[in-house]
Amino acid sequence: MSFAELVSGSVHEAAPGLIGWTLLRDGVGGRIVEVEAYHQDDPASHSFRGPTPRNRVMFGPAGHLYVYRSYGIHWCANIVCGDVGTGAAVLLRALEPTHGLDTMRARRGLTDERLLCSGPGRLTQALGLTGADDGASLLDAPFELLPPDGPTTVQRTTRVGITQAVEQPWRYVEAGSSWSSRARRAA
DNA sequence: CCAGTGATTCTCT
DNA sequence: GAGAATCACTGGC
Repeated sequence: MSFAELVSGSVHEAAPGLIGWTLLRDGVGGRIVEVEAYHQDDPASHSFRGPTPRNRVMFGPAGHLYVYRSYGIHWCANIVCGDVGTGAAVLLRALEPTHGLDTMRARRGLTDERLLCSGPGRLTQALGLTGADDGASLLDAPFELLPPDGPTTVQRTTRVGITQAVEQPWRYVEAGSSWSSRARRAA
């Protein structure tokens, strides 16, 4: 299945389906190993109360980036999914660094591979994603999405770091990956 | 454990 | 339009 087909489907199929894909920006990035699904009927979602200036991209076409500032300090990146107007997106939570490690080390100001991309704020810094990328299409340059090499086993758990609807098991992690942002019990 | 950080959005006038 | 609460996080203690 192509990336465009994958993200145009239901966010709850797209989110686990994205595990194992490689995301590159200007040739720098890695394999997606951890994501979380959000949609409009979800109190934890930015789209829950309808479109606003910040979240308008979530209500646009699938395959685009929704980037927002978190806690005044970090950027977090989502891939918009589903039909236009449904307000669904997948939060990128962790990558396994595979391409352009030196560039990512320089951007992060550290050398430990484990800390390069294992967290939503960390991976945006490593890839150089900022508010300027809000609304950009992942189908076009400088972005590239490469399908998984082989089969991936996806584990489903509860989400991390939210205060609403914490019980919903909409976090997806590659089983056995040592690159996810933090350990959490399986749901 | 917990402090920093500032945009965003909600709730009143 | 102003004031206040909220927040899908990280790094340092």
